[in-house]
Amino acid sequence: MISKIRLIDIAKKANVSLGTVDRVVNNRGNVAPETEKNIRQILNEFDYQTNLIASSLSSKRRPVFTVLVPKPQGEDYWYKILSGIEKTEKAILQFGVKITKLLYDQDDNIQFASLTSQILKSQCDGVLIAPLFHKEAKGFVNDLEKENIPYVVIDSPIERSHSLCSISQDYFQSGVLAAKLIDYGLDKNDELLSISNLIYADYFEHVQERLNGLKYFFETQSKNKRTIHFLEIVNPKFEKLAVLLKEKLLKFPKIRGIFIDNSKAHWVGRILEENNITKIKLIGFDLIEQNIRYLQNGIIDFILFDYAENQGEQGLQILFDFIVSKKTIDQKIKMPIYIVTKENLEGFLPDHYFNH
Amino acid sequence: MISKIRLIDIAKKANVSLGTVDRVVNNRGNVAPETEKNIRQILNEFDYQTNLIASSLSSKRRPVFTVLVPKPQGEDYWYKILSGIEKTEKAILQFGVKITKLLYDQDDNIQFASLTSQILKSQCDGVLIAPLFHKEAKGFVNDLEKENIPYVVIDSPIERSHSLCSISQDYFQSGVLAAKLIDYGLDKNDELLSISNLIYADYFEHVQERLNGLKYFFETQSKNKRTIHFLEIVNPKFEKLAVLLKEKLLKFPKIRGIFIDNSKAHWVGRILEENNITKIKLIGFDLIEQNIRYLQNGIIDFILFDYAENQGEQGLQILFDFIVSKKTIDQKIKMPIYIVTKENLEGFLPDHYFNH
DNA sequence: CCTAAAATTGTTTACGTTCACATAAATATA
DNA sequence: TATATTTATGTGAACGTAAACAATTTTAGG
Repeated sequence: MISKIRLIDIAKKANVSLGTVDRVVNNRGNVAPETEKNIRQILNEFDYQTNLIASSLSSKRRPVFTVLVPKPQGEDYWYKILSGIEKTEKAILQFGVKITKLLYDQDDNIQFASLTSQILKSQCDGVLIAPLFHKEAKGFVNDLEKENIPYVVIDSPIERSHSLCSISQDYFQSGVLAAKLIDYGLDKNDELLSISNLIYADYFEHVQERLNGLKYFFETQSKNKRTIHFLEIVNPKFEKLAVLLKEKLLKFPKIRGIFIDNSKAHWVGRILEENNITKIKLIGFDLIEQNIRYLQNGIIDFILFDYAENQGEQGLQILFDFIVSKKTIDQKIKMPIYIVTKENLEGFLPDHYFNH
Repeated sequence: MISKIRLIDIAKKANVSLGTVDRVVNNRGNVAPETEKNIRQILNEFDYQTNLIASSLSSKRRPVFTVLVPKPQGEDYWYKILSGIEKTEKAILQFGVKITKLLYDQDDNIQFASLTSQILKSQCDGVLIAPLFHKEAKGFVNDLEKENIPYVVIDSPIERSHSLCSISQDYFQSGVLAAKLIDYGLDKNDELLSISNLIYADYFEHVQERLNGLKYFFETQSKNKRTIHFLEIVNPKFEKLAVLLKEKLLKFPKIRGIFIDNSKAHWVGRILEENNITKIKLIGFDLIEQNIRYLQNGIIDFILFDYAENQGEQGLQILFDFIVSKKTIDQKIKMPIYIVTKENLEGFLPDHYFNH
C-alpha cells in the first residue's frame, strides 16, 4: 500500500511551502486565491486526509466538551447513556480532549438552569445534552447558537433548534410498533388494554407519543376493528395499579393483550403472575433489569427499547468527529427500535446476565 | 487538568536519560537491575501511561492485519461485513496499521486454502477470518495458534479453536426466535410451512441450524400442537420454488404462515404477491434490499437479521485493541438477533432509503 | 519612483514517542 | 596493566502536523 499523502507531498506538487498548504487545509486565510485554488485541486486529486495522530500531537489546542445529562438513579436508563458516553470518552481522551460531565437531578430544573449558565460562562467547544426540561433547554441551546457553540442533543429532540445533530428515539413510532406486535399476536375478537402514565412534566410529553402511536395504528393500519380499553393513571404506584388493573380485567374478561407505555411492564407482570393470569400477552418498554426477569419467565412477551448506550456513545463521538476530525454530520439520527423477546434476549445483554 | 507525565519527566526524576526509561517501559532490556527497579518505581508512583498518539506517530512498526472473508456478490451479506471492516479500517489506518484484505470465492475451497497458506508465509500480526470451509479453516487456525498469531473469527464459530474472540450469529436461536414469532401470530388451527435450502456445503450446516431451532421450538416451547409442513429444496431457483410452493398451498389450504430459513423470503413474497395471496404471514432472514421492499409493502411480516456490518466492524476493532492498545478482550460475543418489521424498519436503514 | 503597509509565502520549532547509533562504564582476557 | 568485549547509558533524528515567526512579494499612497 502506498503510504498516505502528507502535507509536504502536496506542497511539493504545488510548488509552495508546507506552511501554505497548511493554511489552506486549516482555512487560516492569507493565501492568494490563485494559489489556494491550485492547492485545493491537488488536495482533492490525492484525497488528502489530515493525519489525526500527528495533528493531535502537534496541536496545542485542547478542545473542551461538556456533557449535561440527568444523574442516574441506580442502573437505569441514564446510567446506560452515561456508560456509552464514558466508552467514547476513553477512546478520544488520547486525542487531548477534555470532557466535563455535569449531572443534574431528574426533577430539579433550577439546578439544570444553573448548570447551563455555568457552561455558558466556561469556555467550551461543544456540548452534549439530554434535555429533560424543555423550556430551560430551549433557552440554553439558543444561547449556544448565539455563541456558535455546536451541540448534540440526545434522547429527545428540542423543537426548532439547530443542533449539530439530534439522536433520539421515535416515541410515536415505537407506539405504532408496539401496537402492531400486540395486534399481530391477538385473535380476531380479543380485546386490548392500554395502560399509560399521565405525569404532566415536560419530558413526559414525549413518552405520551407512544400512546398516540398506538391509537394511530389501530385507526389507520389495523385490518380488523379491535376493542381497546384505556387505563390512564396519574403518577402511578404499584398498589394503585394492581387495584385498577384487576378491576379492569374482571370487568372486561375478553382482554387478551396489555400495552403499557412506560418501563413499568414488570409491575403488570407481577400482578399477572400473582393472580395466575397466563393468557394475556404483555408488551412494554425499556430493557431494564426488572423487565428482563419477566421476559425470561415468559410473562412479558415483548420489550421494545432503544440502545441507550449508543445514544451517549454516538453523541459524543459525533461531537468529536465534527470538532476534531472536521467531519460532516447527519443532522438527524433515528435510533433503531429494538424488539426483544425471551428468545433473542441474550444478544442484548452484557455477559454477566448469563453463566457460560 | 494537569498535563500527563512524560518519559522525559520520569527520566529527570530518576536521573537517567529518556532512552533508559524507554528501555524499561518497552522491556527492551540492557538496563542495570538497580536502575530498572528505581525507574519502575517512579513509573508506578506517577502512573505513567504511554501516549498512544505519540507512540503511534513515532513507531516504525506497522502492524499488519490480514482479513480473510468471502468475496461479496453484489450487495449481499458479505458486502455488509466488508463495509463494516472498512469502517474500522478507516478509523485505525491513522495509527499506521496495514490491512491486507483477501477475498475468496464462496465456493472455492482450494482458493481458500491457498490464501491461508499465503497468510502463514507472509508476516502478519493478526487475522480476521470468516470461515466458510470449516475443515480448511480448522487447519488454518491451528497453524496460527502454533505461530502465536492472534485471530478473530466472525460469522460462524470454529469448534475447539482458541481464537482471541469469536463473534457470531446464533443460527439455532434465530430459528427458535422465528418460530416463536410466527407461532405468536397464528391462530390455534393455522398451519405452518417451513421452506429450507438443502445445499450440502460446510457452511450451510450452520444455516440449517435455523431449521433445527424451529423444530426445537415447536417440540418443546409451543403450547398448542401445530401442524407443520416442510418444503426442502436442493439448490433452489425461483421458478422451481414457485411451482412447489403453489402446489403445497393448494394441497394444504390451512397454511397461514411461512418460515424460510434463508435470505430468499422475497422470492416467497413475490410468489404470494403475484398470486394475490394475502392471508399468509411470512418470516425470513437477512435485511437485504429485496426483502426490504416486501417488508415495506407488508407482504413479509418479519425479517430477522444480525448486523453484519457490526461483526466486521467489531472484529477488526478487537484485533486492533488487542494488538495495538493491548486491551483485554471478551472471548465470545453473541451478536443480537434483530427483529425488523415494517414499523421499525427505518432505524435499521441508512438514510438514503427514505426521502426526508 | 520611493517607501510603508499589507498580503503572501517560507522556515523553524515543538508535540512525546521510538529506535538506531554513539558513547561511557564495567568486566573479561591476555 | 593494557586492550578487547560486553553491558549500560545517552543522544539525536525521525514521525506529520500546528503555529509562531521570519522573509519576501505585492499594493497603496504620496
